[in-house]
Amino acid sequence: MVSLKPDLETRLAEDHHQAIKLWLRLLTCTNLITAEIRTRLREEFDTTLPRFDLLAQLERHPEGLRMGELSRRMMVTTGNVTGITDQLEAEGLVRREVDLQDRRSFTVKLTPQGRKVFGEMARVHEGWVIEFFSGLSASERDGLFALLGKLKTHLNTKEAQP
Amino acid sequence: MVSLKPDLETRLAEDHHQAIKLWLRLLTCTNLITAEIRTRLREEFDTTLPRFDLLAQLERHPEGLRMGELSRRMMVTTGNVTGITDQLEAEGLVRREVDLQDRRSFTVKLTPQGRKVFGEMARVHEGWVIEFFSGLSASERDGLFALLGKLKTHLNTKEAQP
DNA sequence: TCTAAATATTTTAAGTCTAAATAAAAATTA
DNA sequence: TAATTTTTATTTAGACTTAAAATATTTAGA
Repeated sequence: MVSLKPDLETRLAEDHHQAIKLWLRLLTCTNLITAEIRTRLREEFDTTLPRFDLLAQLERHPEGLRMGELSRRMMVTTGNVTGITDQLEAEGLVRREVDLQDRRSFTVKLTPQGRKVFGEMARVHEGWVIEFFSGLSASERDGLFALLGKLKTHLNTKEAQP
Repeated sequence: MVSLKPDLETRLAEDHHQAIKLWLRLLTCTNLITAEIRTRLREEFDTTLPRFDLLAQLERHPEGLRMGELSRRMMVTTGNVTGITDQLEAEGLVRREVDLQDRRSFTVKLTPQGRKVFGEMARVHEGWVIEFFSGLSASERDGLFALLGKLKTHLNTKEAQP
């Protein structure tokens, strides 16, 4: 006969398998969205996701950000930020300002042109994101937001105490 | 006085902003987990995430997979799969088998050594993933899994009809 | 059959990313 | 103060990634 309540060992194995399935599904959703954003940014604005991300960080911080802070917020290495900033500076969208307090540091800011160019991209980008999540109702989006918030907190507290 | 029910325009703007916040949180969670897995794979097994991913796909398909199928499942280009397969083949973990039906194709399979090496990594990796999601209760994980499933379905159906 | 179109993989060029090494400046400590 | 450590940014080497072009083979159509 088929048992309605699997024994503990089986149940555990299923939980384990379930965690992997959950992780793969999370990864798939993120990959599908980033791939689509990447393609559209290239086709419509001839730019890349890392460039867009850096501009987005600066838009949120008109006072400017240091390289290390950009690196933390973008979750990439500082070496990576150096390269992307070089490009955007060459394109005239951002500029490094010397920090009088600390001569090792720069403060990176949007140029007026950078603010203008990013503004248009951000408007369109927001429409894309709304479109991607439009398959969920508002309350489902709230639920997803809350669950991811709890997950994020757990991940960050774990990191603090390895 | 403060209105309890914002007008339609404000409400819409908030929804928009909320979609962006949801997307950034989804991206952050995925980035935190992949970064941690990447670090641990390097430290404990001296390997990389793409290599692990390719082996994982083959483990699930003992009959072997063609390059194009690996590419679709891993969500990367076929050119990319060529390079990773080259490495793993040089390390003796996978092998290309000629397809007698279609001489353009290869079937990629795990070697016995590849199966052995991956088995140990997969066991440890599963423990990591369980750890990452242990901040959520079983029912919360079920809820997250379901919401992501709905999101994934929406993303895939959209892709089909651009 | 012969040709054109489609398919499967590899190659190429350019860009992105990480980890580790380096250089310079600041902060700490002896 | 001088020496040491830490912080900040850059550089370097190597792996990964994509998009597009090239190659080889199969399939479909005239």
